[in-house]
Amino acid sequence: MITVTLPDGSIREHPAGATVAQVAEGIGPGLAQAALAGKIDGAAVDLSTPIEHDAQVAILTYRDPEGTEIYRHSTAHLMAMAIKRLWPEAKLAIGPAIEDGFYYDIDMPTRLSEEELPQIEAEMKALIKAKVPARREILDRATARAFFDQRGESYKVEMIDDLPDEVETVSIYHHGDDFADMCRGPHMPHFGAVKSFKLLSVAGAYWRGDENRQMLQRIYGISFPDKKLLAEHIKMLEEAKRRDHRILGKQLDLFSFHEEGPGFPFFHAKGMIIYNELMNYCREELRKRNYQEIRTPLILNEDLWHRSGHWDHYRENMYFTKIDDRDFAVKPMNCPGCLMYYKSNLHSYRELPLRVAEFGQVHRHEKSGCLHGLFRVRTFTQDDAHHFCMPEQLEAEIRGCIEFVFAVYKTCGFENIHVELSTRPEKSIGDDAVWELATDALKNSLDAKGIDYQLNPGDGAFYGPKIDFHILDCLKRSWQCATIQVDFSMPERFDLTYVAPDQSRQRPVMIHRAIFGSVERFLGIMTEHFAGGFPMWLSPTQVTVIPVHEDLSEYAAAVAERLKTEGVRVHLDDRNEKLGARLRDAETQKVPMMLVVGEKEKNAGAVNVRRHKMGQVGTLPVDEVVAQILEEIKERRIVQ
RNA sequence: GCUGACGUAGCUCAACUGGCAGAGCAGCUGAUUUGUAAUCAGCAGGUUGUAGGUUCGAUUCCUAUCGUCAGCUCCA
Repeated sequence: MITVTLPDGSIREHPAGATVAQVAEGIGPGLAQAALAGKIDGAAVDLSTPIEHDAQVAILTYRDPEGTEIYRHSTAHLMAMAIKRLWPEAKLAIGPAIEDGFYYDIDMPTRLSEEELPQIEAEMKALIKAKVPARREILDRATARAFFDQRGESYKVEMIDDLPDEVETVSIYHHGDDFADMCRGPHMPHFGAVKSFKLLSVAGAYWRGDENRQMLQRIYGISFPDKKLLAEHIKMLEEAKRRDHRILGKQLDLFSFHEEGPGFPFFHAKGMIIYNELMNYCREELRKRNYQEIRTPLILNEDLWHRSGHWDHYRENMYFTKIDDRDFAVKPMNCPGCLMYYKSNLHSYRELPLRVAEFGQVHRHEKSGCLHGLFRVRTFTQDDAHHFCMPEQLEAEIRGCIEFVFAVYKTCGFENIHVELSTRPEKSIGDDAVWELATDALKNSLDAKGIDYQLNPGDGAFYGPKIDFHILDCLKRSWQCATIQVDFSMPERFDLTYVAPDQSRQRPVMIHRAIFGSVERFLGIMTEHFAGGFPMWLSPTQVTVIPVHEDLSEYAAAVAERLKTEGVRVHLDDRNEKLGARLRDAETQKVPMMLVVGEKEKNAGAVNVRRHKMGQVGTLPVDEVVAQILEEIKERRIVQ
C-alpha cells in the first residue's frame, strides 16, 4: 500500500500502482467525472498514470487553471486530428492553449477559410462521439525523430532537433490508431471529455514567430466543459464587438479614418470635446502637482536624433523631410525637445525636482498591418512629462508619479490595474550601480505604496528600468498605458547639468512618464470601457431637454438656457417628432441625462429626469437638477 | 511588411451561374402636435475603392493597386 496525500492535507491509502483516476474515484464519483488529469508531487500527469510510491496527489479539473489549459490543449489535439483526417498532407507545427482558447499552426497546401471551419468542427464532433482515447508513449530522441520523419512531420522533427542536448526522451500522444503528436502532456483520457467547443477564426502566423520563415495557417478555437459556458463566451465576444470603439466612434460621430491618411485619425467635433476634457482634467492635475507645461516643435534637425540615439534605434519608425536642403525628422518622441528646453537655461539644485509636461504630438511609421482604430495609429498625442531631479530625489518623484497614475485611473473609472516592473536588459548602457539605484527606486516606491507587481527581468529600456501600468477594462482585456522610466542615458548624451550647493556641476537624473500614454488610445479604451456611455463630464452632449409638445418649447428653451449659462453642454430637442422618437435618439447617442418637460413640470418649475439606460428617475425642481448636474460634472462622477 | 478575407448610397446591408444596381435608417419637402426607445407620405441620393484586362455585356471573372478587417511581427 502507498499513502496518497491530497491538497487539503487528507491522506488516503491505495495499492501501489493505483492510477490517478482511481484516486479520483476514491474521493467521489463527481470528481472522477470532472477529472481531466492529475498532479503527482507537483508534476502534471495523465489520469492513467500509476502512482508507485507515497506522494502528494492532486486531481485537476476544468476549474484549476492548469486543468483549463489541459482541456484546451486536448481540444487543440482533437482539432489537429480532425484536420489530418480531412487533409492527410497537413503538417503540424505547434498547438498550445492560450489565454482564451487554443490554436494550432498547420502547414498545408489547401488554403483554409472560415467556410472550412464547420467541416472541421463536424469531424471533431465525430471524434468526440467515438471517444477516441489518448495514449502516452515515451520514445528516445532518435526513435521519435525517425517516427515523425517517416510521417513527414518536418516541424516536429525540427523541434526535436532543437531540443537541448540533455533531453534524452520525448513523449508522444497517440489518439486512436492514426494520429500522433509530440507533446509534453498531460491530456484528457479521451476526446469524449470535450463537451463543447467552437472554432473561431483562421489567420496566418509565422513559424516560430519569425517573419522570414514559413507562413503557417493558424486556426483559433475555444472549448468548455459545458454548453452554457460556451454560450456565455460567445456572448462576451459579441459584447466586445458591440463596444468596439471603431464602431462606436462612427455611431457617436467622434472620429473617422480615411484612405487619404491611413493611421491618421480625424477628430470630429464630438470626439474633440472628449479629447479636450481629458486634457483639461490632466492640466488641472498638472497644476496641482507643480508641473510646468511646454510645447516643442514637431520637426527638428536630424542631427538631434543622431545625438539622442533615436537614429540608431528608432530610424525605421521615423518620418524624414528636407528643409532648405538640410535633413529634418518628424519627432517620434518628445524627450529630445524637452532636453533642448532644459539646456536653454542654467539650472540650480534649488529648482529640482523640475517637472516638465508636454502634450506632444508624435508621428511614428507603424507597419500598415498593425494599424487598429485609435489603438494603433501613426500619429498620437502623448501626455508626456520629464522630471529632472537629484539622485536622492528619485524615489519621491517616482512615488509621486505612481500616485498620479492611480488618481487619474480612478477618476476615469479603471479600478483594476496591473503593474509590471521591467529590469535591465542584456543590451543596455550605464554601470551596474546606477541600474541598481534606479531599479531599487522603482521597487521601493511600489513597495511603499503596497502595490503588487509582476517582475519582468530584462524587459527594461536600454537606458533604464521602467514600471508599466496595464488597465483592465470591463471585459478583462489588458491595455498598457502609463509608463514610468528612469533614464540616466539622455542626461549624459546631452550633457545636462545643474549647479550644486558647492557650485559644482552635477548630472541630474531624468524620469520619463506618461499616464494616458496616448490620449487617442486612452480615449478609445474609455469608449470601449463605457460602451460609449461616457460619464457626464466627458459626454459631448451632457443633457438633452425635450419638451413634450411644441407649446412647451419656450419653457424647455429656458431650462436649456439656464444650463448653458452654467457651462453645461446642453441640447434642446424640440423637433417635430414624437417624444418617444426624441428619447430614442438621445438614448442611442448615449446622452447621460434627458430632461422631459410637459405641462405638469412647467407649472411646478420642474423637469422630469431620465438617465441613459436607467430610465426615469423622477420629477425635480429645476434648481435642484441644475445643482446636481453641476456637481456631477465638477466631481467627475461616474454614474452607472 | 507578411498571410488570408473583404470593399455596393452618409450608415447598415441586398442584387442567382456575367444580363436594366435595390432596401431600411439618416437627409430634404410636406402632413401630423406628440408624456418616456422609431408618426405618415413624397423626393433626392451611385463612375459598385481605383486603374487595367476578358466579354456583345462586368458589382459579379482575371491582374495590379489603395484601403479595411482577422492574425503574425512590433508597440503608446
